[in-house]
Amino acid sequence: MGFEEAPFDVVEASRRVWLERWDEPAAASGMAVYTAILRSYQLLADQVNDVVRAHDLTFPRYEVLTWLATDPDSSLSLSWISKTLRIPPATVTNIIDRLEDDKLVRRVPHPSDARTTLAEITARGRRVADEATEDLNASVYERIGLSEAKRNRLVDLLAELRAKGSEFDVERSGEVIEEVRLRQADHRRSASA
Amino acid sequence: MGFEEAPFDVVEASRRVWLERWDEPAAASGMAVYTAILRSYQLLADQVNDVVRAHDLTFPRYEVLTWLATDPDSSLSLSWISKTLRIPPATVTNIIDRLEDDKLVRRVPHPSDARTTLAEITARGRRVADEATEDLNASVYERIGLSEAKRNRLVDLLAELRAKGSEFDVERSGEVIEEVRLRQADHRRSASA
DNA sequence: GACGTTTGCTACGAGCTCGAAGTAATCTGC
DNA sequence: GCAGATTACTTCGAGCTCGTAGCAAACGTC
Repeated sequence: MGFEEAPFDVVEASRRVWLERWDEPAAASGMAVYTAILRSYQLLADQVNDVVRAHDLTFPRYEVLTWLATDPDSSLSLSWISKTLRIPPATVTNIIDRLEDDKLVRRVPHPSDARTTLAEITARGRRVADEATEDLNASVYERIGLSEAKRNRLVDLLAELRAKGSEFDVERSGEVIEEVRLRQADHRRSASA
Repeated sequence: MGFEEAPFDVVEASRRVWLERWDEPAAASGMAVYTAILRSYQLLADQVNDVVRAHDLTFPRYEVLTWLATDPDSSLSLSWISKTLRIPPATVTNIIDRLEDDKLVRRVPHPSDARTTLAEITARGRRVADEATEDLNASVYERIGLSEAKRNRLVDLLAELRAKGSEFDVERSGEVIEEVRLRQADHRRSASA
């Protein structure tokens, strides 16, 4: 799948070098954490990229498309996308340009604030998003080599790491997510009525 | 440090959407694992990049330089670098070009195989590598917000994930690392003799 | 209601990544 | 000892990221 086995575990090898050379256990373990995350990221990103590329997407384009597909209004402002997916504004512009070229998304002016523009998913975009997600689920996500219990432990440890590094607003996160879910539930109820 | 807090935890929010929409727990947990790794990677990479940039390096350049700095011969073949650091050959060429421009590394022909060229670290390169590492240790690695016990648990879980995804040769990894350490120990002994 | 500040987006450009094709050296099988 | 395959590296070019600068709309203050 686009990569070869390395001859040995680079994380473990570096950790030993660090312990011997820098004599500060916290530096060695921190380096190991970063290197392990980097390598794991590369391993999974390779697989994910292969899948989304088969649907004529890149991962950032797929990510944006998926958030649009699950939004009750089918549209999000470019600045919201930039903030929550942590993509610089100039990059968001480029991503939406490409998605628009492929007719998966449409730019729409914001009804009350003329400064902001919304990206709205098209029917075609929704179809592509769903197909890509099913493929990703089956080809990558369900095949990660860890038991359900270990996946949860891993996600929890990374959540703590991110929270301590203030990657997201820990205080408000829970309620914001609840708000969003309520809006979605409302939307589904009224759509099926 | 170059990023703002997101309004909520994207990993947790996506996990809930997945559970409701795709009804396959393994897909939801796998997606959460990938997203958590991606976000953690971005969080730490931002910090790491800020530090190495202050030393006029990019992370891949720093990584190569560090491996050269700890090598007993102070030199590695470009193909070895490509394989073990998982960097495509064309990218290695570019990295070594830039390091050579900055006089941190020198290209040297391989003594017995005219096809392969070695990258050899210069005195200046060694100094830059050490300074950057001290800075990274103090500014990033020692400050990761997890206890020593949790760092170890995290690194172990990621090692299992990588091993199951055959990121490295599990069978041989241990002995290869031992070999390298013996060579390094030998080298130090003879250097101080 | 005018003025300075903030916010949201886009245009531009420099820099990086990496697939594909090309060149040169080496190895393999006969 | 030679033809064909393999290995190592480089060149080229397309595509992506993202910092910077710019513009327009909206907001806050007086």
